[in-house]
Amino acid sequence: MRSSDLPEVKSIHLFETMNDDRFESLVNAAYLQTFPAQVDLIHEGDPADFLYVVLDGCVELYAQSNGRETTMAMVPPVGTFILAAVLKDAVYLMSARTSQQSRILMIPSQDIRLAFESDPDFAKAIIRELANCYRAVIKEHKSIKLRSTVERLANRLIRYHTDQGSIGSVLLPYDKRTLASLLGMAPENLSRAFNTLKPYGVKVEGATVHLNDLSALETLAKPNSLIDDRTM
Amino acid sequence: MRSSDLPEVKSIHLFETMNDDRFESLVNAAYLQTFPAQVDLIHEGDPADFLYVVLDGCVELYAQSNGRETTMAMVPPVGTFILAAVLKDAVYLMSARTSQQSRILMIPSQDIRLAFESDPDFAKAIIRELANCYRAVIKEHKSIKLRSTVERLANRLIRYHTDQGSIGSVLLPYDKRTLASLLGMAPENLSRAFNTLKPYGVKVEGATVHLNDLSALETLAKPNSLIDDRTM
DNA sequence: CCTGACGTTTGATCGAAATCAAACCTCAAT
DNA sequence: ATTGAGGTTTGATTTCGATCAAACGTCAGG
Repeated sequence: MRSSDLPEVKSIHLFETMNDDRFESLVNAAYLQTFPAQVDLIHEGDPADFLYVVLDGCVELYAQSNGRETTMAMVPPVGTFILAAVLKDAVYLMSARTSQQSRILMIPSQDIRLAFESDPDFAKAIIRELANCYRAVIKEHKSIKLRSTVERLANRLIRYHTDQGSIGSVLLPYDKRTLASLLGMAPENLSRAFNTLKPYGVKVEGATVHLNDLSALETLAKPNSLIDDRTM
Repeated sequence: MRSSDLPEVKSIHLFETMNDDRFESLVNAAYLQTFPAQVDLIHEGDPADFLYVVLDGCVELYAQSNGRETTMAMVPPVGTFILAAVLKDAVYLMSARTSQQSRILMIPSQDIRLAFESDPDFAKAIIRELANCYRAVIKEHKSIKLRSTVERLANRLIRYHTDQGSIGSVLLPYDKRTLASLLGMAPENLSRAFNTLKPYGVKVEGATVHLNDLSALETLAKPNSLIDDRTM
């Protein structure tokens, strides 16, 4: 990998407290590769051979059962995925595909396990990361069990709005089909949910969504920090 | 706490690799208490002051938003809950109440954090435990996004059947209202889901459910180890 | 500029699950 | 035995979201 990428990877929470030498040997054993969009990286049920780090692009985690499919999460740069399977030396519970052209770092899972066995600081970082991942899924699960489709969309828009600097409009980070699946609804219903939000100042223009009456939208969405706030 | 309880607590995956002295000082600082049924132990949003260990009885984890409420998980003996909040020194994302009379060990979260900072073996055990919790929630999330209510019930019955020794019948571990909430449906619909399963050999007798045609039930349920198998 | 593919939207309909309401058990307390 | 409370079931109805089908937009490639 390019040495210019090193600081970027090192800046991930997971690695930043790691001893420099150890970090370098970990990364030296890793593979860096650029994939086109819509390439399957891993498939659920396969043994966890690598920990993945998204350096550029975006990766979709999804799951299948019974002929149905659903998007579980989107991983933007710089994020890791499938950490739990790697640590447990178990099979993946989710599949992953690139949603755009993506630069991906693949670290052999054996190296990860060796590193956390021998480096207490790395173990602590893993604990922090895992606890965050756990709480993120809990929040997703609460969202789907406690909210209607329209409420889930409204809160998601508010989240993106905050993420993107509260400028009164939002650029949807992925296509609507994927967003629908992530929110647990059919694409047709996402479209209808947007219509339902029209009276609350939500105006869709392609991938741009204008939020012209945030307080009305919040009244409907009833955002809840214990579901929507990803910093806690 | 009674010294007779020590081995029981020590047998939890989380503690079994821990140095004995350290374990004893951890437990000495803890509180052991017996609560009647339906007592609220913690409430979502509160700071995580304790890690909880269920020694006897059973605890329901639940969440609320917007006037709605849902059961997130049931914690039987000997299990812990709210580990992630404790590690992060964050607020609880879920509330907890006893579902029967329960004996609960409460370990101050500061002691837990000190222990994992200074004991690499304990840190490793925490990683294992957290990874398991994470994967358990992922499975729940897959279940609710990929399956209908009837399928969720069918698979849950098969799981309990296996847990209880595959004797042709199942004793529901909690009341049907709670089971319904755990499975993400209204109590009325749980009752109807049982009726739907009647042609597949499912016969309800109070809290006992007879599974008279397991292969038919499995044909309908289409169990998937990546959702239903809790050992992986 | 045209074409066709693909994502999105709209309309119509269907089906699953929620809700409302009432009846019905079960069982503990009197 | 009787009462009453809480859990469960059944029935009727409504609502939400899924599905099916077709139209529409957008945009890259010819």
